[in-house]
Amino acid sequence: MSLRFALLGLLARESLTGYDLTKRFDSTVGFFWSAKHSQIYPELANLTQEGLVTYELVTQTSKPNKKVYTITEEGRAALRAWIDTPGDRRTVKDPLLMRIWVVGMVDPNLALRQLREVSAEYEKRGAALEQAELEARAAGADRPTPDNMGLGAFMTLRCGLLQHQAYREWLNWSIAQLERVVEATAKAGV
Amino acid sequence: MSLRFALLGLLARESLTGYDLTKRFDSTVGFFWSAKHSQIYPELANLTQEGLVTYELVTQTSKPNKKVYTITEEGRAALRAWIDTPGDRRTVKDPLLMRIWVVGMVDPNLALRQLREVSAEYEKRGAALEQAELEARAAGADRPTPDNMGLGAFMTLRCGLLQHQAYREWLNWSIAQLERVVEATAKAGV
DNA sequence: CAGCACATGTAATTTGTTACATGATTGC
DNA sequence: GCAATCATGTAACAAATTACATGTGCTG
Repeated sequence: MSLRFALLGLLARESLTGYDLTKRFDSTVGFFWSAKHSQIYPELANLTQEGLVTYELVTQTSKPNKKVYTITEEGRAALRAWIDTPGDRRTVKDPLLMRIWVVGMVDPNLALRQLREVSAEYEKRGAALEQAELEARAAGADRPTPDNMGLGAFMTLRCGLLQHQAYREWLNWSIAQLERVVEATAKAGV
Repeated sequence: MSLRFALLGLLARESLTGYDLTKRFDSTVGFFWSAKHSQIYPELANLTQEGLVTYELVTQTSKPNKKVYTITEEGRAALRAWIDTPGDRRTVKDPLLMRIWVVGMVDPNLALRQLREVSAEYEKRGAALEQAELEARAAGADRPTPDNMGLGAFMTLRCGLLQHQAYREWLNWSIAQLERVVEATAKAGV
């Protein structure tokens, strides 16, 4: 039930198309929410019908036409009401950790391959996040003042960064652990 | 599709009932996987039918009877095959962060209430995690040797701990940020 | 000329949640 | 006596993924 609020939340900052929203969900806010376009478009239709958003059809020549969605006053009210609602808890599904859980019963090299793959992704994405934080600070988004509309985005970005760092740290530590296991196995095998 | 592998993974370490599995999913492995009993029981039935697990019916007098599930050799093989499968990525849904994202448009006190509530939970759970890590170390689960069957569980626990610490750190920082906003608002309001 | 970015949608299927259903024992 | 723990299941509903469907223009 909170996809609608995620959409309203994103639209509360800026008007966007369904396509833009989809991109947000797998980049900027991807670390705390995600959704595919096939889920987003129907929900936008619902929100429109309920009057929580409106859209303007923008005709384009060199690209497909698009619908730019804007949150309405009712939409903002609904969002505000939701904020003060007893919070559903965070959920995580991490198949990598599930694989690590059973690492004792498989060739540690298999797990290592997966860890290294994920690690490479995280290194890349980590750099992008750090860059984003610097830019946000430069833009003054970190000022804790009531007029600073960018503070919320900055705070979530900061959370993403800390989480990301912790995960990277763990990845590196894990890789080192399993490398030692592999070494020990090689020695015993000879 | 990976609930089945999560179940097989848990059963690879020890034989458990559906009820036990449910508890694991909202405590020990809860930070990287979760499922309700209504999803678990039918999946156990499927796994039984496919021969990946078997169960033994244990009759009890002072408690309801139970089915203790054990992974089969085929089950272990299926799990091993899955480990080396191209990994689905981690997904997160965090309604708290969604609320923070839009904090600029609401009374920061509302957000503060939510943050403090979550913070209290995290402090409590953090202590439990730290305790668990100490015990695991004492039991030698941290040795990176091929014979150490507990290493996988220790590694995931460590990940949980690091993630948890990062989140707590962020919660405290966030609370401080919003307190400053509230102060600034009070000053301006007078 | 192949593949990607843009852009929006629907249909089929799989996952996951909430609610319904039952029932004994133990601790407060 | 009332709530919690133990224990297993089904049914109804909501949420999410994968696949189907279409079409232009730019870039390598």
